[in-house]
Amino acid sequence: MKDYADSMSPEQARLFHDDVLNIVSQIPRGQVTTYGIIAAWAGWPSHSRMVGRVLRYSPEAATLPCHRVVNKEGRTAPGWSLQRTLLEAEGVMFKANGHVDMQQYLWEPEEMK
DNA sequence: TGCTTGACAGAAG
DNA sequence: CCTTCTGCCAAGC
Repeated sequence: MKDYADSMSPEQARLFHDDVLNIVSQIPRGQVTTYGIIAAWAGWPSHSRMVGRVLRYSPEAATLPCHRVVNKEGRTAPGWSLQRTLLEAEGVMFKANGHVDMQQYLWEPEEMK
């Protein structure tokens, strides 16, 4: 009996990777979504951190609008100030505290259910 | 083989 | 509002 009930097999890791990229590619211009939402739709709700890992290390992610992915509080990725610039260029307004106004710009992939 | 490190989330101080 | 801690899980060293 394996003690890691929720870990991914190499096969599942590959599918998760593909799903993450697929979802990110569908985020509409001028909107944002979160790591947790992407992970949940990919089938692994507890792997939000893995989503960030894919976006940071996968060469494929560089061709996608990965700047439209922020954390649930609307904060941008640490050490990547350009992300805010890219979002503002699409019309996304930031609140005074430096966070994205999630109530206004959050997008969830309901259409692909 | 075992401890540390995150493009996270959520709660606590 | 900001920092820190815990839970999470794969990757690095």
